[in-house]
Amino acid sequence: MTQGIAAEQLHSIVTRIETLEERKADIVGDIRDVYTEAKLNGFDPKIIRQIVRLRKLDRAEREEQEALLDLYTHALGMTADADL
Amino acid sequence: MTQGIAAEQLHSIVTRIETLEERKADIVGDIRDVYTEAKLNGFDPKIIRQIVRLRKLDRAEREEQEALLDLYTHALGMTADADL
Amino acid sequence: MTQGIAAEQLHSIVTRIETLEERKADIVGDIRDVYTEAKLNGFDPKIIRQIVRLRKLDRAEREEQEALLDLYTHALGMTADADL
Amino acid sequence: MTQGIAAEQLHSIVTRIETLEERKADIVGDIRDVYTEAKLNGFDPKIIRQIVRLRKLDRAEREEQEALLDLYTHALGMTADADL
DNA sequence: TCGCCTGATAGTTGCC
DNA sequence: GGCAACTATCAGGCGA
Repeated sequence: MTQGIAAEQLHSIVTRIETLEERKADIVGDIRDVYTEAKLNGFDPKIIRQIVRLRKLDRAEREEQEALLDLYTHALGMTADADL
Repeated sequence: MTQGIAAEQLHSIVTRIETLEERKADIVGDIRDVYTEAKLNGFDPKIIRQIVRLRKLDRAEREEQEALLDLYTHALGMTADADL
Repeated sequence: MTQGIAAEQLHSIVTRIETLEERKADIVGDIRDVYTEAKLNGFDPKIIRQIVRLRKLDRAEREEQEALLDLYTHALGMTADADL
Repeated sequence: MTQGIAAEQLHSIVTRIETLEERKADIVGDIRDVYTEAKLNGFDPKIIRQIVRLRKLDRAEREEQEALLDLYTHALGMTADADL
């Protein structure tokens, strides 16, 4: 029955991927809709994209800063959850 | 107050896009997880990907066929909703 | 003389790309001409495009099928050039 | 026989387009090869692309300048081929 | 003829 | 570190 089980597993895998991809496609469509709406309200989609990109960079940078801070505090034994 | 309204709109737009992108990233992560799980169960991800791609291609072709048929029927004035 | 050689190489590269792009642009023009001619002969360019697209999709699918078959046979160690 | 002739024409059109597209694809491949070669020789493809783009802009600009010059000279009756 | 929209292309990121 | 998949951008084609 190994064959049958494998086939079943394979089918499950493929199906799950397809479902997820479908949901992804939906979301991409939603994003496009927001850009379209933005355009209709007089906002330049290109600039909106830049803003989104910049904010993402900011977030990444902030997280890096925090990670660095964490690293230092841990190294100095200043962490709250250390050595309990 | 136009300025304020515009700023508000802009903020709404950017926020909504960011939320959607977050959800998209989650789904991409889920897809990756399924591939990882597949690999752990002995399935070659490369083959899985090809299967998914092929099934997608099948769907695309089916849709193209229908679109073509539509195009022909419309071109020939055979459309059901014509001449009402 | 490394600088000089590099400059020469760079020039050769850029020139070759430009020549190829020019040829590409010519071909794109030729394709457009065929569509124009088709239109003059009463064929709807839209339908022609769809036919071309569909035939391309057919080819793609055929190739995908073969690639998949290849992948399976290789995965199962059934390849002719194995174990020599 | 109109049907037959039309079918023949259609086939000719589609075939010609496909041949041209094939040639186009070949050239695109050649261009990619040049970029690959450039990379192997230590040139950054990104920069090469910028150079190509800039030179194209330059050419466009030069052509515009010439067109403008033409316009003026014609307007002033200074063109060599006028009034023959 | 202009604006939109789809398809082609260039750039980026993640995997091997 | 190179390569391939994916994403974002851009240009050409279509419809109003």
